[in-house]
Amino acid sequence: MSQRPSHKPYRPRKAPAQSRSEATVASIVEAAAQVLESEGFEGFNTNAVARRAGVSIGSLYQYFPGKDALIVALIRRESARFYEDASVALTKRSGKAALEYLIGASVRQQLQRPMLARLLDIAEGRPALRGEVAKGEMDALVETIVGRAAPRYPNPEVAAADLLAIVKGMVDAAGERGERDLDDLERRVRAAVFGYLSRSGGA
Amino acid sequence: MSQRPSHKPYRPRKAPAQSRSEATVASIVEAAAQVLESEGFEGFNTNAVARRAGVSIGSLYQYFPGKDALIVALIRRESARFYEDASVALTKRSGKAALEYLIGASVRQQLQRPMLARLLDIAEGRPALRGEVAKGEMDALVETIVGRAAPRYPNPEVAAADLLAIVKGMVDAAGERGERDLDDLERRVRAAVFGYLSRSGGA
Amino acid sequence: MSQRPSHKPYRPRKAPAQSRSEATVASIVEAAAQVLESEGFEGFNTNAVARRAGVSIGSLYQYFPGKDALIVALIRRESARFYEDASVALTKRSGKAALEYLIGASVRQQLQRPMLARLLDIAEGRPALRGEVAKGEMDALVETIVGRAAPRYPNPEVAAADLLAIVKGMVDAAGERGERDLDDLERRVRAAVFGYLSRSGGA
Amino acid sequence: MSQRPSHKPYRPRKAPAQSRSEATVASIVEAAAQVLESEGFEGFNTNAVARRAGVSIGSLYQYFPGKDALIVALIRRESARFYEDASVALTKRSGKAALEYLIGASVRQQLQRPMLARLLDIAEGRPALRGEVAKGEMDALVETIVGRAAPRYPNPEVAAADLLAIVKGMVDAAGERGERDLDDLERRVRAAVFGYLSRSGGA
DNA sequence: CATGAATGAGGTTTCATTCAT
DNA sequence: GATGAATGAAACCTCATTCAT
Repeated sequence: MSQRPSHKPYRPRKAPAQSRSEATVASIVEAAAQVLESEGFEGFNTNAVARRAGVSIGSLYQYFPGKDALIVALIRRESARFYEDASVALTKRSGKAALEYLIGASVRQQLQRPMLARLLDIAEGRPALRGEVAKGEMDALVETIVGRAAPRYPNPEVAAADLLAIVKGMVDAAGERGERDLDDLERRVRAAVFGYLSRSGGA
Repeated sequence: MSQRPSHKPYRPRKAPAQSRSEATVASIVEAAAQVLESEGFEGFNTNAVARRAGVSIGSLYQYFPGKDALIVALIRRESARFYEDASVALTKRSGKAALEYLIGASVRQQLQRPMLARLLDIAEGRPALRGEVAKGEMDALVETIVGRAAPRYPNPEVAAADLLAIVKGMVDAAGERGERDLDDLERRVRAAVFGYLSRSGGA
Repeated sequence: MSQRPSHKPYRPRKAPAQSRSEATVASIVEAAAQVLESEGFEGFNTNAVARRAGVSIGSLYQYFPGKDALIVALIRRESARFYEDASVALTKRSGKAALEYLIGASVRQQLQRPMLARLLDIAEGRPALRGEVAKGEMDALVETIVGRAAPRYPNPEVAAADLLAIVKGMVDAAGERGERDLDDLERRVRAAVFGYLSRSGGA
Repeated sequence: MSQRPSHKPYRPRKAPAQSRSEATVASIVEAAAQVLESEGFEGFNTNAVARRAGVSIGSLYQYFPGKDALIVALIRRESARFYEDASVALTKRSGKAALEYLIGASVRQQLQRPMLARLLDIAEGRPALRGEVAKGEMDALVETIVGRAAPRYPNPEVAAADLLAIVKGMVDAAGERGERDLDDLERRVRAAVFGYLSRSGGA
């Protein structure tokens, strides 16, 4: 006797109107982060998230139409956090300094909560979630910085994508290996990034 | 009975002695690959794999002790394929040529069946599967090649890991974007790799 | 992490291949009938049906993709039963006798399991189920019989629909009131039907 | 807390003394009607009704003790509307004219908001609601009219019930088919009704 | 060995109802 | 009174796995 509403929605169901519900929403999102970190995708389910958040399953569904909406919210929260930090790069004098700052921000972001960052990177790639997560801003920022750091570089969009891939690839792998020496890691990432820029430009 | 999590064995239940069952096993593994490619982890389930393989679910369990064993078998199949190709690098005269060959092999491997490669990389990271997949051989190979290409490089293990991360990061991202120009991609990957080696070594 | 399959299917999921599953399917359908009779739509749910059928919920879903599919199967079962009986009317010599037989069949059908018949009539009207239940055959049969009983009647389709409505309306109401005197009921239904035909024809 | 089935009171919680709350009650009832019409029983839920009424769910429960109370109130509203119209039949000179008026009123009532009328007829049949809706007045009215139209008819109660069943059956079916020609429909209903009376009386 | 019917734990989701604010 | 956040029982449904045939 039921009708399927179809086409799954990933955005929050209702904007919390009272302040207590804002707290509920935030606690749910953080609980999602913790469950993801500790249990991986295997153990990531709405019951576990609600339990960890200390709210009823009903409350969770009050604000999120399903599992994926939690992931999306989490991605957005982390992206915003990162974007805010990364934006500081724009205030740097030189392009090189800006790019270095950006790399530092990336490393910090990925290694702050390494498991979480890695799993969210994976989630971001899921076809179902494409489009739900606005990567445009981020790409634009990186492009701008690359443009300043390597002004004569022919394909800034490609370079931006490659740089992000290099950074995420290296840092995720480092996180997975349990590496904790931020400075050394950052040094190696810089090597790859600047090496890439200096060598691939003349193609 | 429902799913028992208990002690999971991941290796095939029986070494396929007769060629009949060898073929069955192979067809199941390939079916697993196809289901994974077309449905992602979401739609990857034992019944779907059995159906695609044209085999009963009972037979599947005859050869594989459980779902994860399918993934493990798939990872091993692809690793072996890659390792075989990559080993050719050892026959190259110069270290540089060897490394270039290795990069080429990586790009080929990741872009042959991009979705599959990407998903298997993800699966490899799952804690539950860590011990099951022997990465040792692979790492050793890369380490050897790096050692030949950059003899005075202080941390060949780290470098090997970083290089794989760079390559996989860049190529997976390219695959995700639908990039198809192997040569240009390979050129950029080389730039990153050689840039990394030439710059990070002196740290 | 899930994808909605959308557009709910109402037909059985798989044709039972072995004979034991045929028995399972039949027992599930009969259980559905009993639950519907005793609990009404309120208490009609897949768990209750599976329990009553003495099978696991999983088995139910092997054969029926959901609640509505059970209702549809039930409607089809009862329609077939009725159609078989009603078809006998075609063997009658006179149109009047045929129509009388049809009325008798209707009364028998509706009063055999009155609650069930009534609830299935209601279910049949649900927009979601239209089209899933082939009413065409039934309508054609009634039309044929009406055509024979009242040859000069101008709108046989309308008359057929009206007659079915009259019969179902009267018999459902009688069933609801707990009436059990088949003969008297049948007499009154005949009065309404033949009265209708003799009076509305000249319009 | 979740739904407590327990002892259900179906009458409005408070007699709306102030006209303010009278208006609220009326708007809730009409909202219930609209939700029922547009969503069917499937989509009929207290939150949806409150939303449509522009009232908080808390307020709804202020005036109605539960979901079923909404249905009951709606049935009462529609019954009263119908009863008022039907009562006019009593002012008619002849019994025939009275019965004809009654039929007209029925057709109007059922076809004014066909979906609503049909669904409420179904709801009225739910065992849980039986006692709550006073059908006595209505039956008495019809009985009186039948008694005047067919004075020598042996079982006026049965006839009254049959007539209502015929009318509702025919008109609901017509509504379901989307028929809109009131006059023709009324003519056919009269044929059935008067045919019934003239033929079944002598049994 | 192969088959596929059967199982049921466990995940997803809804919605009637309550109650703190 | 009015509000809407919170609750959780209960329904829905899937899929890994087993086992009779």
